[in-house]
Amino acid sequence: MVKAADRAKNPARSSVWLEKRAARSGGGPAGLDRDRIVAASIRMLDEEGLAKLSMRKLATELGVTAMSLYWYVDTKDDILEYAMDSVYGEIDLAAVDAAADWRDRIRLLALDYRRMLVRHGWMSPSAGQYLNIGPNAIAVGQKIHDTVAETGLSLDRRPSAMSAVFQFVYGYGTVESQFGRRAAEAGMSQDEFYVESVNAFRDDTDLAEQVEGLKEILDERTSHDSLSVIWDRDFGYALDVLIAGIEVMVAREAEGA
Amino acid sequence: MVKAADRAKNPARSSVWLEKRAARSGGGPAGLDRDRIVAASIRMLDEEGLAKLSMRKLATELGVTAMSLYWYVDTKDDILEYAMDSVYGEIDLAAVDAAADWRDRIRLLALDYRRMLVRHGWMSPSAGQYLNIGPNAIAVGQKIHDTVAETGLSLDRRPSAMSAVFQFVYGYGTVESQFGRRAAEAGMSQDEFYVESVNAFRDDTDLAEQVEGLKEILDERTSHDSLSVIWDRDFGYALDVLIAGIEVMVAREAEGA
DNA sequence: CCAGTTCTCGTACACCGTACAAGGACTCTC
DNA sequence: GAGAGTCCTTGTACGGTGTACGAGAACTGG
Repeated sequence: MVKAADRAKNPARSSVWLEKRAARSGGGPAGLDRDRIVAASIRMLDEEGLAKLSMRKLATELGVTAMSLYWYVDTKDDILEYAMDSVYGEIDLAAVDAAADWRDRIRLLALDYRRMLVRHGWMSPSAGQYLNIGPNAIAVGQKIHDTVAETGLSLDRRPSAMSAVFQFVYGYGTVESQFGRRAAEAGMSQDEFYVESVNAFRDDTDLAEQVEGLKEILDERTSHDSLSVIWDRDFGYALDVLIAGIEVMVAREAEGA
Repeated sequence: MVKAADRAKNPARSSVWLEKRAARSGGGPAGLDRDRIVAASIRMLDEEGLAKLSMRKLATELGVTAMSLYWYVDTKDDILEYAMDSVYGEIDLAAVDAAADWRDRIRLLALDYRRMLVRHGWMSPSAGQYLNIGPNAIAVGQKIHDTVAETGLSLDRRPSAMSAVFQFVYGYGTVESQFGRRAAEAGMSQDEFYVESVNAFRDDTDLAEQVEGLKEILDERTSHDSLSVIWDRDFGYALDVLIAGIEVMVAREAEGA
């Protein structure tokens, strides 16, 4: 095991995954176990949020002292990395294979990824902070890679197409999930929270003056549909844009060749 | 002023910007000032990173006690919101107006936004966590909105096009800046850090087996060009995809009408 | 039963954000 | 110049945080 203080110095140790470490298993008095720790941390993260998770609380939840956890894990960050990879595993890669063509595959992957980010509001901040190179995250990355390869896009264009789609999904999922988190913290539904926010916004004359047109558009959109419908539709439209864009690039390459 | 404990309860107070508060100005013994505090915090954030910024250190930097800051600000979060909006102001909106057409405008906005995220590594995590509704952020948002309107896209498609482009930029900038941050923490250049990481990756047989093809592609790309060249090129290609996609959607709407 | 390993715990340290109340510094009025 | 009132700064304290360290409990194999 590696002390937390040593971790930062060596880039090869900047992630749990870049170091061979046997998963120390339970059998001790408390029946602890890395899997149990990670599962409990995911449950607590989903319920209470990233900011509220502490080693002491997690330990209490497991009927144990904070320091007991450090037998199975070097650092709080490690737990987050394990938790992250675990939820990457929720993306259903088998369902992706069943899709008809690369367009549907991209749509499925993107939707599943987005849903995962929204389901686990702590994922966006975490995914931005750590290297995402656990086995499940890598499997997802490879599936994305394979799918983009199917488009026929040339090799040196593929990484940009991958990031165009999936960095978008990350950004979209981040906004959506953080909005949901804030609503939940205020004890409201998303729609209620949205109305409250717009009202607070309207009361602030400085801000309101600055935007004029923008607010009416937002009002118009939300008067017809609930926020979750809007999230879904906008996301679908954006994927249309991305897929159309990839098709164009493929066609241009075909012409040029 | 509002106590930190009260902030969470009221959604109308979930941001500094949603509350009328005069900027309390200096004149006291220490010559403190909200602008000075925000400027100092940005400097420290850029140099030391988000995790290292504390009220006590920031105060020391300003030759003052931690509690003095609370005269000008309710909360540490407030400082971050002010700092965020301040760097949104670094995006050169006037330059965008000078561009020839909406394609160039989108490119300029996206590039400036990305550069800002990379320049200030603490922005990505912060922007994901707070509402971005300070005056400068709103101004950027409105410029994006106006630019997308120029494409001729119908009203209900615009938000999705906006997010397709700028959520992508956010995701891309996040990855790029966090990679840079990690490299800096390890005391290396980005290219050195990349090589080290790939080597550590290669040494891990479990991970290495899983990817096979992927690694060769990465090697091939980085053997020709430095990472910063690759970042730039991939970003440009991805914008090509997005712009092409928008053009297709505009054309489809024209046909349908 | 005993030795050795595996696991748990109590204590402690250095830090964090910030509530509260005392008091210094400046400004304005007479 | 004296006094009042406001503006600003500070010291102290509370309840948290991650985790280093060493003692000791529990379990395992001989």
